[in-house]
Amino acid sequence: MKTIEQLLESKNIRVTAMRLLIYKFLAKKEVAVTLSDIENAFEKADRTTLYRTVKTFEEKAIVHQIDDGTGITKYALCEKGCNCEIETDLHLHFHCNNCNETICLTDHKIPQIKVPDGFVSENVNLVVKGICDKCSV
Amino acid sequence: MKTIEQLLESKNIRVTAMRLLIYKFLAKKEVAVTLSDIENAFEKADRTTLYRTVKTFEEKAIVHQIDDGTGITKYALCEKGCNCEIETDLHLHFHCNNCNETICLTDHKIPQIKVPDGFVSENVNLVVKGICDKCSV
DNA sequence: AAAACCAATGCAATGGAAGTGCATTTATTA
DNA sequence: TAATAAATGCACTTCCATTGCATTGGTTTT
Repeated sequence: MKTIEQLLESKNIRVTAMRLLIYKFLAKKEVAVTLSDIENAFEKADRTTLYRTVKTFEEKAIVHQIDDGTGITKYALCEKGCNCEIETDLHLHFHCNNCNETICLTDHKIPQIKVPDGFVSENVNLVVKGICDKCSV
Repeated sequence: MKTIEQLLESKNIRVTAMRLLIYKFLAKKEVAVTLSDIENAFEKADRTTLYRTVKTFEEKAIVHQIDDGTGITKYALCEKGCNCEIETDLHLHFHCNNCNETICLTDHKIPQIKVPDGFVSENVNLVVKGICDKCSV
């Protein structure tokens, strides 16, 4: 059981108050968040700082970016079962058309996709849209 | 064999010179294009006109929109094998990380994706990224 | 401990794409 | 031909992503 500090240090990311707060915020959320979401949660911090923090996390495979088709980039922590460094370990994302939230279905791996001869598949982005469990009752 | 004029009329779209040109441009291209691509091809036309023309085509299921993860919306003609009106008829798209082009793999349908209980799947967006046939030789 | 250094933060500004309101032109219909 | 409706063009706005630069703050070196 690592502390957040240890996790950051193990990835060569300097531990700062801001980064700890942002990490905790992401950990608390169970859905993918936009930069604006983070911004609203930390009114005192500057957009740029948040932006660059998230980018840093992304480079070091602490968060992954999600393009759910809303046109706004979302981010979510890479956690248990999410090995973003490994190309082939890709889970799918679900976007709710009702509440507009996007969640990682970490344990739903993407099936092998066949592409025509001559094409080389490196990466797959799969977003399922519909109604989430909270909205479908 | 329908003429473009007949196709447009059959979908209740007024035939104009601009629309014919845009349709032909899309038909000529074998890849999905951005609004800017169209804009560059028709320097004399206004962005807005192109934008609204494409939107009109989209509403009438003549083109479909593609979100390939580049952050820029792309469009491609719906043609043989592409029945965009039918929700379940979804083909996949391939985005080349080298030449940055996105093409429709019309005959590659998206496999059935299982989602957890309580989730209702309405739509699926699947983009495979890698190297296309032209770039992989 | 002080100086030098580098990374993190904050502020301001830019750029690109999507979208909207309104005036004008063009086409359709009465 | 007049009246009407749709298509086009121009100007502008908004929103998100991104960058440059000055400043702050923490590390390392001497």
